[in-house]
Amino acid sequence: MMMAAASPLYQRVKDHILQRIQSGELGPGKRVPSENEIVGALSVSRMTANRALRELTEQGYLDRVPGVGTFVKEPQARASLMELKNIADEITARGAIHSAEIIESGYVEAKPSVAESFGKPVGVRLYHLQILHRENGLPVQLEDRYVDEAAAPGFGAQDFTKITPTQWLLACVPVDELEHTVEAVVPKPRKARLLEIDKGEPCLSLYRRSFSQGRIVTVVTLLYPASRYALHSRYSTSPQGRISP
Amino acid sequence: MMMAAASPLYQRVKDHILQRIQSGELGPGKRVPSENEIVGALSVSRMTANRALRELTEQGYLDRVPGVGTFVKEPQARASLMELKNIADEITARGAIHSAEIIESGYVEAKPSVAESFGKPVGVRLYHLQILHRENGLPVQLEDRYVDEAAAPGFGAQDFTKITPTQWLLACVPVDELEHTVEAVVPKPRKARLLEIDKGEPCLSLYRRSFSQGRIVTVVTLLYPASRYALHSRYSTSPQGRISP
DNA sequence: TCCCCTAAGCTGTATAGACAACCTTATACA
DNA sequence: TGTATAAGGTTGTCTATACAGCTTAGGGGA
Repeated sequence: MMMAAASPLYQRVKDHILQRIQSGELGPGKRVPSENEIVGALSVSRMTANRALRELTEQGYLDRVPGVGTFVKEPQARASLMELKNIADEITARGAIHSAEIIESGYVEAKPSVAESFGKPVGVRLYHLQILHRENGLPVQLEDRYVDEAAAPGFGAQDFTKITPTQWLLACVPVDELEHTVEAVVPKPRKARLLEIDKGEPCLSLYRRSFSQGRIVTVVTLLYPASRYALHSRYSTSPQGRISP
Repeated sequence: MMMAAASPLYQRVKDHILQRIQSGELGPGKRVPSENEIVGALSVSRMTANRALRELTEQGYLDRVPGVGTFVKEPQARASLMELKNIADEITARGAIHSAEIIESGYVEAKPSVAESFGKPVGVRLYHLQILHRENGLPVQLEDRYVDEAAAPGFGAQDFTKITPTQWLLACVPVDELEHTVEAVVPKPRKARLLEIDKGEPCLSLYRRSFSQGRIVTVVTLLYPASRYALHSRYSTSPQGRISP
């Protein structure tokens, strides 16, 4: 294969397969081209194709079965490994009714503080979301999210009347690294009003940056009224991390 | 290389290097044999040596520098897996001065709320500690800890003028499971006074139960003034877990 | 019809050889 | 002395080839 870019060949093969998975062309359980098919299609050696598929398997995207083939892994395995849960699922799992109100949704130019979070220049175009989540009608979370479309290919093409941006991100973008900061804050009056809490009541503020392939996909600040929500996690320090609701 | 076992060659090379690291023969920062040296020493091809070293690097054991060599990684990266750090180390790592004041230390009979945390009957004998941690003289954490001596053999025999109970627990009890609950609270006047914060100022409350062999070793509630402390963690969902201070 | 065997395709591993990029060190030159 | 250059070692990548073990599909024989 001719050298078309600086990145190594096996990486380009990985990107190619990954792109087909994330675009939905290769859905969960679907068969991925075999090593020899990749050799023919992309003009690389079999060792290079093997390395690409092997690493994608190691990263949890694929399942390989000797003598049979390579398949796209079911997503739930790699999705919510640590505390990455849809709040809607969390609420309904408790038997309560979840409802959400979109406060803001659309493209914005990054303010300095946001741009710094992404490590990008001020003014870069980001998708901004502000959603108020309610449990049985009572506000429990104010979600303030920015998404970098460059790191989440296909994001802009979604129809957000059918799927929430958060659901889409969870399902389609493979997050491989998370950074959390948790603080206790007293929210500004506007946010306190949205959350329907008394002035001076503390809130948990969870700031999270999600990385995929070394790039920041989305930065979110989740504001929880202290009286209505506590963060909870349980996991073992052994092989695989795991949390309980 | 002759086939001596069922495991693949690259795995045997990995095991060989790993064994030399874990035995202490190859300490942190030491140079690991180069790929060509491994080729000569173990009679494998360079591709096999390369795969072994590459995977050990991916797993966080080694550092590779193109044109220079391969080195054993400093252990701190893969050591304490998740958020279990001594606050004293954390503070001194920031270049600040840590001091601690023991508010309470001794055996107590468990009150109902505490007994429930341990899943033990009310009145069971537990060690109770209350310690105020300061950073450069300013209170940053109020530690309220109970220890079940039955699950932490040797705890009672320690001389706590020489080693803090927390240090001893970290070093001597293998914690294999953690449960965290994080809340935002406004502390009671007594605790607010200890922490030297204004009335009404929110605090982060981190409640943690540590399990060892299925038994609860210690239950701790850590109270952080919101204005002086934020919980922070960063980790990857891939192979090696990693946290930052 | 049923069963066995073979062939083809797949993954997994291993090797030898090659080139590029990078770093360090020694050497030659000004 | 100081600088530029060359050499050699190191990692990183890519290719072509080979063999083993596994699974499935299909064909031939009883």
